[in-house]
Amino acid sequence: MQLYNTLTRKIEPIQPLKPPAVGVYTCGPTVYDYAHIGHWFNYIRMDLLIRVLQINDLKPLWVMNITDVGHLVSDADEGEDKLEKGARREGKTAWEVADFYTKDFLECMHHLNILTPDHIVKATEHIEEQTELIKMLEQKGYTYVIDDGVYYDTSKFPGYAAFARLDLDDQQAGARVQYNTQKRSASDFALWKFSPKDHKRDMEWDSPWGKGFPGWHIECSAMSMKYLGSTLDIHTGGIDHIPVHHTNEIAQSEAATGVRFVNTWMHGNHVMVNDEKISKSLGNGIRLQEIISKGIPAEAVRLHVLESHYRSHSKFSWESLEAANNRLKSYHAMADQKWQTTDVGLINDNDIKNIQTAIQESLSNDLQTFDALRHLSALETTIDTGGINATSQDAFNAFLLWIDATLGLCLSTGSDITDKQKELLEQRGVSRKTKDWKTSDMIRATLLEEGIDIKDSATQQRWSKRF
RNA sequence: GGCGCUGUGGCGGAAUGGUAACGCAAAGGUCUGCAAAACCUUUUUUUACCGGUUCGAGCCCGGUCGGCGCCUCCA
Repeated sequence: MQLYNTLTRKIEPIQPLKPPAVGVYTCGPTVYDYAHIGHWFNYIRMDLLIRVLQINDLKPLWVMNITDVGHLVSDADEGEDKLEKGARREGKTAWEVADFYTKDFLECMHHLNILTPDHIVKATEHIEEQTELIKMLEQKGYTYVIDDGVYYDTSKFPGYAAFARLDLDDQQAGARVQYNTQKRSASDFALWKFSPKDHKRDMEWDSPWGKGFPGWHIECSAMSMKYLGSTLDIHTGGIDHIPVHHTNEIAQSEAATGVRFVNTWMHGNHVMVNDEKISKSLGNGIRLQEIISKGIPAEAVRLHVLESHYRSHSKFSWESLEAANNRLKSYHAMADQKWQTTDVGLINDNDIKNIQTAIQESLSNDLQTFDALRHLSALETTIDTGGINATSQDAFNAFLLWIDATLGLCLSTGSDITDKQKELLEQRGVSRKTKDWKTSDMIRATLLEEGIDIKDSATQQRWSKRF
């Protein structure tokens, strides 16, 4: 299996340190607000990575963090913790805010059929691991203390800017934001922030440096290494994390351990809505709830995500989501054919096996999901034309189960029509032969009311269920 | 200001330099008792524009115009 590695900017084979185990760490949400469609695009892509590792006989151990403390808002003069700010906005404590949005996030993950990570780890439950890591960095001389916190001295880490391929000097020339002048360099970042003197935070802990809370970056280093060891096989996140968050993670982790932090970095690109980045200020962050309330299933969102490559600048629009939903409907109609095989069906075991192989190859080559769907659509068209041979019913059923496990769709979950409905269908067949169109149309209308669509082919009636 | 990405048909979205996948949508046709489906055709000689390299360019090079991202928190 191959994957594009941001570290080398090349597509490389995945070579786990301890196969078949593969350690995967995903930067999870900061739980101060609802997640939007852009987040879901990327979590679905990470979920897909896990599933594709599995079909390649690997055993991923998936860790995802929940940032529930320490993530600062952008305004330099304010520099407030997003959780504390959210709490003030909603008249709750930071703990309540974190709890609420964490639950909402996990619920949406379930709706989208995203696999549950083996470990979902919260920053607030790993304060000790984080302070231990800071201590280690302090002992090795990578830190310094100024009035608002303990900072990491990026100048002590050679090649700090290499991962993101940044030219720090040039960037500073045009920096848009003033930084704390006590910092030795603009790229230095907080490991531990002190609680403000004028008011009490909801979330704060004692530390060797004083009462306060951890910086945002340190949590991912501390928790990923706790659960997956000093070197991770794969680390994933959004593309925006490359220049700051992941660069800082590498600096902290490698300075502390002296070994390589991550072998393969996978980054999902941003999703554009109306050709603009999704942001709070533009108000274009569509929530999953909004999609579901319009009667579009979460499964269609997933299919929409699979239609583009994770490294491309994908676009989201209601129109393209509708297109994905229509495509999904035709896939479900195909799946319903598993109850309607015939002796003259053209599709056989071999065809099914070939399609499965082709899909696996596409996915294993840097997650070419769009190509996998191309193969699936080709099968769908052929089945629509030729039907499935009765001898291949089991093979087709197994294929649907495999597709669901691999792509996270729900094609195998459909049920057969009832005996009564089968009887009606048979009656309709008889009335069609005798050209009793009135009865035939009446039965079709009855079944349609029960959510069953009928299509007449030259040799048989085919049904598909609304879902 | 610096760094980087990008521009493919109505929409979405692929394409080691070799003659533009696939999905969705619309229109016409074949088929059909009707409807749907399926199939064929059209929208679609064409990859923002100009020039260059090449036997050959959507892919490489230069320029022009447009879009986007990062440098500040971000999936």
